[in-house]
Amino acid sequence: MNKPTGIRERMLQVRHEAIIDSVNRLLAERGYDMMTVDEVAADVGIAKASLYKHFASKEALAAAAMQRVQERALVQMDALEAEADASALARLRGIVRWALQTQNDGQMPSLPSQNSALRHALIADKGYMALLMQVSDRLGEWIVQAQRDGEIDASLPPELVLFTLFARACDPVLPALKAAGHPPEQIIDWVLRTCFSGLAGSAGERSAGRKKTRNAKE
Amino acid sequence: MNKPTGIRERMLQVRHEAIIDSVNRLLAERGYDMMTVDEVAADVGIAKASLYKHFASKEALAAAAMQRVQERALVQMDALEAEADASALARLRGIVRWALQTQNDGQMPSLPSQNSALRHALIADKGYMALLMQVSDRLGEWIVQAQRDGEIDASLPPELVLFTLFARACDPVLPALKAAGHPPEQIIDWVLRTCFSGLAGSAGERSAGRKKTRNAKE
DNA sequence: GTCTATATGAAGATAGAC
DNA sequence: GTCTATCTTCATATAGAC
Repeated sequence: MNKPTGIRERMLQVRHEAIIDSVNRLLAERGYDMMTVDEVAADVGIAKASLYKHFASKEALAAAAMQRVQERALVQMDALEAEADASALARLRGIVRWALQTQNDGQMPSLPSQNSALRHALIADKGYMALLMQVSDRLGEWIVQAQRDGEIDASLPPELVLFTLFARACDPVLPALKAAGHPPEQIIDWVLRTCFSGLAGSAGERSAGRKKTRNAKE
Repeated sequence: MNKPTGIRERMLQVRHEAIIDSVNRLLAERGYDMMTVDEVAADVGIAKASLYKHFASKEALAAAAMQRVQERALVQMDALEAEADASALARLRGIVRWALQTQNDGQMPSLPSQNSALRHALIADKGYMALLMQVSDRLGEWIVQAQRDGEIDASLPPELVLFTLFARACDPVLPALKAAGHPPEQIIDWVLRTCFSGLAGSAGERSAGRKKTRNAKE
C-alpha cells in the first residue's frame, strides 16, 4: 500500500493525510450533511479547487475518512488480540472503549443512518465495503467466541450483537452526558456497563425477558 | 388549546394536521437535512407557498412535528400509568416499546444529534422545550422509582438512564436488522432485552464492571 | 389561503492562468 | 498542484395575482 517513493510523492502523501485528518474531524464535529467542502479547504489551508485535485467529490472525501477509521479499528483489534489473556468479551469491551474514546476526542464520525446522503456513496465504495467486511468478520468471530464462552448471551443472534456494538461506537449518550458536565472517563465506563450488563438492577435483571415481573422482588 | 369553532377553522385544523403528518413521516424517512420543503408540499398536495402560510419556516415545520411526537409520548405515558399493576420498570419498558413500534411504523423522527441544523431551532422553541421537559420529568420519576424498587441499577445516575432510553427510542439497530430480514416484533424484543439486561450472558454479567474477568468462567 | 413565478443564497464542482 | 474567479444546481423563502 505504501511504496517508499521519492520526496515529492512523500509530500503528497502527507498532504493527503492532512486532508483526511480535517475531514475526519469535521465529519465527527458537524456530520456529513452539515460539513461543507469550503470548510474542509479552509481547515486544511488550501483552495477548494486544490482539494478537488486530490479527491473527486465530497463523497470521495468522506469515504476516505471513513475508510481510515476502519483501518484504525483493525489496528486496534490487532493490539487487543495481542493481549494474551484477553477473553473474547474483554476484546469486545476493549474495541467499544476505544471507539468511545475516539468519539470523545472528536475523531469518530457517526455511522451514516438510513437517510444520510453518505450511505449510498459508501455502499458503492469497494474499498470501504471491503474494510467494513473485514472489521465485521473479525468482530463476528469474537462475538461467536464470547457466546461459546457464555460471556455473551448465546440466544442473541450475532448480527444483533454486532449492530449493537456499532451503535455504541457513536453513542449519543456520551456527548449528552458530557454536556451535562460528567467526566468523559466516567461516562465511558457507564456506557460500557449498560451496553453489556444493561440498565436493570438486581431485582429486574433475571425477569427482563418475561411479561410478568411482579415476583421480581424476592 | 382547541376552541370549538366554526367549520372554516375546523378545516384549517385538519389541514394543519395533514401537514404535520407528512412532515412527521418525511422526517422519519429522510431526516431533517435531506427532507425538502418541496417534498412536503408535494406530499400534502398543496403549493409550497401555501405551506409557508401555515408555517413560517422549515424549522417551524419540523418543530411542530417533533412537538406532536412528545405529545403522543405523554398520551402513551398516561395509558401506561393507568395500568394498575405496572411496575416502574414495566412502564419504562412500555414506553421504549411504544417508541420502537412507532419507529417501525416509519413515524419516529430520529432525535437531532449535536450537529443537526434542527437542534438549535428546537432548543430555541419554547413549546417544544416545555413538552420535552414534561416528558423528561415524568420519565425521571419512573426511573427513580424503578431504582428504589431495585429494578434499575441504583448506582447509575438517572440522567444516564434517561438519555439511554431516548437513544433506544430511535435505535439504528431496528432498521439495520429489518434490512437483514428479521421480523420487527422479534427485533423489538431483542432491543428491549439488551437495553435492560445487556448483551452479557450468564458468565459475564456479574463481572462486567471490573477489569479482570478471568474468574468469570466458573 | 391558494396558486404560479421568481428572488436569494448556499454549496458542489470546474475553468483556466501560473 | 495551486490559485482566483466562475458556473450550476437546488433548496429556502417571497411576490403578487386571484
